[in-house]
Amino acid sequence: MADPSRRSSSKQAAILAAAASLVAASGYRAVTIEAVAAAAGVGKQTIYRWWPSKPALFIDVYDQLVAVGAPDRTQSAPRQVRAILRQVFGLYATTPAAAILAGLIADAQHDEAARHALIHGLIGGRGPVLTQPLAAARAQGRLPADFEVEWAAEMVVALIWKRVLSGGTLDDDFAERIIASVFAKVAP
Amino acid sequence: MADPSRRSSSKQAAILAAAASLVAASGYRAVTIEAVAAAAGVGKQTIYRWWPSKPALFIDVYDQLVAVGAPDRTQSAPRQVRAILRQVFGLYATTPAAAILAGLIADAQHDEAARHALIHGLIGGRGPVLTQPLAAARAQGRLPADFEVEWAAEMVVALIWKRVLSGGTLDDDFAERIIASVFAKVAP
Amino acid sequence: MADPSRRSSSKQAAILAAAASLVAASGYRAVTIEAVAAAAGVGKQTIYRWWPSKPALFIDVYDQLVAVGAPDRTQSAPRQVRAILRQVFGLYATTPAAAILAGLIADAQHDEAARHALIHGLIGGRGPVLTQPLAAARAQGRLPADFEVEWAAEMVVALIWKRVLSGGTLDDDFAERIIASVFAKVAP
Amino acid sequence: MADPSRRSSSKQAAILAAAASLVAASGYRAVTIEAVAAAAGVGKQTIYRWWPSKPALFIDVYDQLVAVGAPDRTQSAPRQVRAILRQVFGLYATTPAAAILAGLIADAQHDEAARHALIHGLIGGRGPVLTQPLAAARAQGRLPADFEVEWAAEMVVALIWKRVLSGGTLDDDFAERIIASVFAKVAP
DNA sequence: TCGTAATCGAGACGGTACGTCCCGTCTTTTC
DNA sequence: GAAAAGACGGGACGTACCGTCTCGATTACGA
Repeated sequence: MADPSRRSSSKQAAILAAAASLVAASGYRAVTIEAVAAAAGVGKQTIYRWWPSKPALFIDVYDQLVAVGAPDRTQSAPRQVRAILRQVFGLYATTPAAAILAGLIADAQHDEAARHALIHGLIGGRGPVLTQPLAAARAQGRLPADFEVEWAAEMVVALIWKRVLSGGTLDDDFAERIIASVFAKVAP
Repeated sequence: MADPSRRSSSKQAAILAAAASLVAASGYRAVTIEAVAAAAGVGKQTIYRWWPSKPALFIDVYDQLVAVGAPDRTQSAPRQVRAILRQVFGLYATTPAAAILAGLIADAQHDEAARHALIHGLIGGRGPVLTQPLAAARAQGRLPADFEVEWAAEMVVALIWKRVLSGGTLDDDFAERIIASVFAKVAP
Repeated sequence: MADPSRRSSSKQAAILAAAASLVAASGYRAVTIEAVAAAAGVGKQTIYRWWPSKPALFIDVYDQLVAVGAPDRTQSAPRQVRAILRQVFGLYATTPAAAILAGLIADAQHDEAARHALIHGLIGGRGPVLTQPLAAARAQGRLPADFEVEWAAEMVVALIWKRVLSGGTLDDDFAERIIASVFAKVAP
Repeated sequence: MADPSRRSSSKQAAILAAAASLVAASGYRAVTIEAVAAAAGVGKQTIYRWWPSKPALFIDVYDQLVAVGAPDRTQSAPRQVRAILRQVFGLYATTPAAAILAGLIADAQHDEAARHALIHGLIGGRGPVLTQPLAAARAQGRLPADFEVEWAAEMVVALIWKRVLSGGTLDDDFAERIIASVFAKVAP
């Protein structure tokens, strides 16, 4: 991405909105940069000026759609995870975020930049939302000292990815199963 | 597909071998049908005659590479899962199977046929390798009656997919973590 | 063509009939050897065994369709030409011969064998039908001694080809114009 | 075709030149659009953007090669026709125009667009070069009032096509024969 | 009457060109 | 003089036939 300060924020917003709306209508793969440009009333080059590729653009689209707030730290760790999962599942149900995530994971398989951005942007950036509450709870003794925070986060991400990628449902039952598995040793 | 009895098995083998070797050399996405045909000394149409698309071809390539034998049923469930995981991780380390799996998952995001084949072929077909030992162990009382076999399988698949898709390592430590999480409630 | 004596004449007839009927239905170009074989209930190789190419086959089809009888030699040269033209135009109206001729001329532009067969078969073979009556009439003094028989034949062929190739009509008026031009110097 | 004002005239010229040169080297049929694109240093799509098909492209190539000037109107009609024929025969001898014409006539047999363009472009567009001088001469009384201009033009075209299509020579003798036949009734 | 060979249908095969799609860059035109 | 509009080189796609080749089933014939 180029210096964001040079971006016309109204055009940027129009591009991101057009991209999100096109994905919602046709799916990630079917959306071309050309179509986004046309829908946003913008030249193709304007998009390429700010984002080097389609995945880079859609990482920003995803970021805009999925803004997960930190959970209530006074609650138990499982409850905090439940809150996060419900928030995320809600966004996946009401926005094309899940389709974008699946598309980005797909693109990351052949696009090194997308892979890097995916891992360090989406995962690296969002990881703390999960790991910080868990680490805090462990520090406060509300989780066992040997609770493996990173592994717990990997399990959560893995299970969500798998359902997103294979078109499975993201419902409360799924959230409960995730929590049960992640905290299996904790609350017997 | 046409009548498979007329298929030249030597051509078929050459095509699958060429495809596997090209993926190993250049990655899934960079491999074109045309290149596979050239490498196999075959006309492009010969590939399209028997496989409708690139994912369909590579599902067969994957199937040929990853032939997982059933584990020793006399062992405990965790040990059987460990045996399966080691077998799979070994194949992923020595063949391009992991790259193919990642590419197939990516393709499945926009190719309905690939999605169907992926879910019903790779997963549906291989699922029993995992679920049957677990179900048998549960039936014999070696696992609790409420042990959720399908969920256990989903966890295993999810964790493997995630590492494959994000380029993580597939080592013994990972296998042990998977087993620990899947059997967390069983062996305290 | 291979030794015709080895041909099964019933199959040969079926092939020629199928070819003619397919041209009538779809035009020369759209007919493939494969379709002719299927329509004749014959293997593709059976056709290739006897005819080296599509043009070679259709020269035989044309030959079978267009069998022009010699005109009545007791009549005047223009009347004999008129008789020939009407006969030919009648066949072109009732059979796909015109489409075949046009297709053969087209094929002859890139297929040396077709060109040779066209010139020496269709033209060389049929030329005498026109030139012999004219030469005879000239020899008998019914045409001027300087009447150029070959040129007259070339004019007739040229005008017919042009109408056939450009989809023009082949009617009595056209025949009369041809005769008037060919015999312009003769009957003022 | 898209808005022609956006067409790059240098690319267009390169494409037409490459096409003409390839026909001269290999003949009409052997030239592929892909080869023209490569020889012109152009993407295949750039050709397909402006011309819908190979015949459409080569009609423009022909148009560029064969630019026949109007003859000297003060001369007699036969002299004007002679001037036109020599001009055309000269171009056929020095450029691949004859090969292109033959190829276009062949293509017109199965390509409706080519047929239309051939008849209304090449013939319709060039017809006046022949018919206007003849019509003018007739109007001025230098040709009989019943001289059939259209038929004369058809004869000329027919004879040229026939020689072009059958690989005959286009020399002065041929031109004189054409003139003699066309004006047979006029100059006894 | 049967076994063997020739024949032939059916269609798979290597190959070539097609015309389309979309990428990311470059050029022109418009405001 | 920025940016829309879109032309451009490039490359893969999946299709249609070509003319050759391979395979079995079906005959025809000599034992």
